[in-house]
Amino acid sequence: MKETSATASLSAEAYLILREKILRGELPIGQVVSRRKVAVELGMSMLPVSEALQRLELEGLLESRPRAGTRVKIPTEDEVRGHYVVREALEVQAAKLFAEVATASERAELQKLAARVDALSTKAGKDRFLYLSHHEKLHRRIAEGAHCQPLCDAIEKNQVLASTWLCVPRAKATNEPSRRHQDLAATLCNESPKVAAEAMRKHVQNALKNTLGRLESYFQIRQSAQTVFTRSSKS
Amino acid sequence: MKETSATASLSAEAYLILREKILRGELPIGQVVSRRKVAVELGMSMLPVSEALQRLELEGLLESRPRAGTRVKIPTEDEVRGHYVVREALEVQAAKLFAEVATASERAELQKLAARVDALSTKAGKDRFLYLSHHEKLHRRIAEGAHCQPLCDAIEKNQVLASTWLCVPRAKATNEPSRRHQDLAATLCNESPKVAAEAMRKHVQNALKNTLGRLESYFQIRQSAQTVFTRSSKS
DNA sequence: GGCGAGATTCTGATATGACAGATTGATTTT
DNA sequence: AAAATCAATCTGTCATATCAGAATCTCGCC
Repeated sequence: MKETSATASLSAEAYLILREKILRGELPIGQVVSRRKVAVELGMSMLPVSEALQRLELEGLLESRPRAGTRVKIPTEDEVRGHYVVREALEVQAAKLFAEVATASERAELQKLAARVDALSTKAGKDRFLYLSHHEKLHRRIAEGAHCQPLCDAIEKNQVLASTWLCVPRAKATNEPSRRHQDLAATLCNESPKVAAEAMRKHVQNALKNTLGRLESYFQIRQSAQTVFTRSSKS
Repeated sequence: MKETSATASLSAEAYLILREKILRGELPIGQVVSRRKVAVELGMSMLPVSEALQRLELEGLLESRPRAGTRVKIPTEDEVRGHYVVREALEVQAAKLFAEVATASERAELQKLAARVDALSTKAGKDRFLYLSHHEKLHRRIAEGAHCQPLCDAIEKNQVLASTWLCVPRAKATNEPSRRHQDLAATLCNESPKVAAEAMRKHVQNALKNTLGRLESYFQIRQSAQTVFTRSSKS
């Protein structure tokens, strides 16, 4: 195992490592994860691991039943839709504030980043994670441009939840307009707050459709019998 | 000690009890809370208490330094302002959805509840907590009327954070229009989603001013020296 | 009287081990 | 062969004890 940089607490270290694994898709949706095995892998006691898992569960990345097991959360369709309602609320607010108070350099960087995201978007395939991390950074920059830390935090937590879903490949390829993010960025930088807000709203609602298509298969699985999960496929 | 209803886990029980105490103002802002003492009080080990405190800290109700201590969080002015930015985003979204999809009975109950809240608002004084809990219920009903569970959850978490702040009495009494909530409710029930959203936006921005006035004294304290907290006044 | 070094007593963090509930799979029964 | 049963094994939960860091207190020094 690799010695990662010493963190303040073992619990925090375990949290960061596991979170990263989930975000990168190394632990896919539905993957069962055992406290003991993780503890052995990370070379620490079960207790800090337990705290880390509890935290990840509170954030919505994991789900567990008291003495049965823990797994990477399998979302419901309603949960996904609801998630995007919250996301719309937060990101529209961020877009509005960005259009109001972002500095010139922040606007410039946003447009540059948007161009890169769109570029990565076209050649979909191997670089999925690279695209995702740039896309995430784009939205983070918008939040930062709003100059409101709590809003940033809320948006980031929200994004983290969704990133599990975005790791699953989609069945049928849909070719969307490839200037989506550049157009959005331009609107946020040059138009009035109200116009910026509406542009972001459209963007998020579009993202919802994309995600729903991606997760179609999981929704059907859930319906059948997986409400209670088994202990197959250990980590 | 009273035997509260048996919860799934001791950790969850401790969480609920402590959260309730903080919400009711029994543990005021800045109150130091020791894991050991709480463990003795609740008749359980330090571990479930520890998990509960960690959870409360993640939710923003407590703050702690690694091996120094834990206390009920003392907010920064920026944090309060930022909190209300997030709140505005969420509640405006809820108001819009409420105006779109709330049922007739939900609308009726909302207006009734709003009248009660305004009534409790005028005779400010002893019934502070009663008013607060009704006010909280009002906003919860709006969120429920939007028929979106994740949005409800987000708003409730948000409210919980603020309820610590609302427990502190304000220095100078300000007499506001006493039909605030009734007017708001009427707008949500009878006007278009856009109008409803703007009404809610105004309402939240007004609430921000109220809260800022309430917390003035704490902001000054924080400036002086309390960035690092001492161990005075144990629980 | 003010002030600093060290002992003391607090804090939260972690390891270890035992426990109870849930799942699993082999065994027995129908 | 299919279904019920029970032991083995997994799970998360929790108690106890110990550890290391931080705050406080005390006592000697200036």
